Amino acid sequence: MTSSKTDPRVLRTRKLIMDAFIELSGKKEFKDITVKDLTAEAMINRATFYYHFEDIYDLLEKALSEVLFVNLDSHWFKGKEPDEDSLVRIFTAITNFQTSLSNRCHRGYEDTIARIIREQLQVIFYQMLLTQKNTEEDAALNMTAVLLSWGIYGASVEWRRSAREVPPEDYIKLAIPYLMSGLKS
Amino acid sequence: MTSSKTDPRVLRTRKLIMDAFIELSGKKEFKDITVKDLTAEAMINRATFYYHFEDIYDLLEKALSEVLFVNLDSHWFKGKEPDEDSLVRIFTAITNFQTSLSNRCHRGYEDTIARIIREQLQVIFYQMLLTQKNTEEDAALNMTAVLLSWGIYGASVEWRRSAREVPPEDYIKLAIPYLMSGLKS
DNA sequence: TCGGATCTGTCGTTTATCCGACAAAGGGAC
DNA sequence: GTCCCTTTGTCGGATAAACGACAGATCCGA
Repeated sequence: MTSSKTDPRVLRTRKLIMDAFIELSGKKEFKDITVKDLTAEAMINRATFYYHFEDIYDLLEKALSEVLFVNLDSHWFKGKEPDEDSLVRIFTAITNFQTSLSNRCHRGYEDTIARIIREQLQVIFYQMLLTQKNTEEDAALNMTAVLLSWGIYGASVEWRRSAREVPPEDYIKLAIPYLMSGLKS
Repeated sequence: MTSSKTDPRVLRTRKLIMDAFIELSGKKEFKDITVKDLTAEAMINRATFYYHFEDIYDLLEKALSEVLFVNLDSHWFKGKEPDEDSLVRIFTAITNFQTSLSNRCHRGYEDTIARIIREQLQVIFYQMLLTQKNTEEDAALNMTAVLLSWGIYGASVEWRRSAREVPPEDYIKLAIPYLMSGLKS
């Protein structure tokens, strides 16, 4: 398909680094994690880290994207339309994701994390929209994806701010009818 | 000390293989584990396996030695005399080890496993005996270590055969007085 | 403000690992 | 028995990862 088969050593090393990052994130704050720490935990050489990532912020970005990607189970959404069911699943996935993140002390990087989540959502929404519209409206689809990603993300912020009194699926269902009527036009 | 520092890749790869072996041992019998299975689980190339081990029996041997070594906490015994406390600890360690092994379905390789355990015990007893005797009696010490390793191992076989009605520490304590009186001469 | 220490990125060289292919040996199914 | 398929070891050539050294950045206590 896409791939000219990436070297297994690369996949393995990336996984080792990611796992080490997750592990260390549980022990100390992001700002206190050094590349040396990471590579020691991952059992790889420091130079090898720079072979795969620009710096530790690049790692943060890619690691979060990957975790979020798995949480969102992107394959499941590919080819689906953005119906109520999909939106509920996406919303609960990212609220779960953020809840698990808040245990991990990434204070001071909320902005970065938020951006990563929105970018990931945007990609997924764009792919979903592609299945029901033709590609000539590309710019419009992209814009819609942007709006949806910000909207859903914002809803998750508000949900957390509301002290999580309502289950996320109930919370998002309130807004969905309005969204859906617009999307079908 | 000893080392001209083995390459970290070697240590990492060995660990990956060992872990994969432990993992697979829980799922299927030893005879059904292929090198291909192992290397897939370990995320390494099949050729790399043969770089580290002669074949899968070689792996069995080294993996068991390592697990047993950890169980026996060899560092703890180094420099100790073979007193009652040490013997009880060793005996309970290997009975624990074998109990955990019996969950892992290595049927058909009891002989190999038994040999590995005895060899490991022999090394440990020899080191312990060295601390109280001088090296001129080397052959005698070695012979004593052999006897002790077979004796303790045999006791563990009998203990398991007795349906484990008595706690291992009580079981071995029955025999120890006779051993000790002999050892001190 | 200075100095020591640690961390960061980068480089050229060496080495462990990957790949793909190979012959040989086993193990079912028929 | 004969096929077919999988596993086993082994090889030479390609490549990712390790090493150790380096200059510059950053931090922190004196």
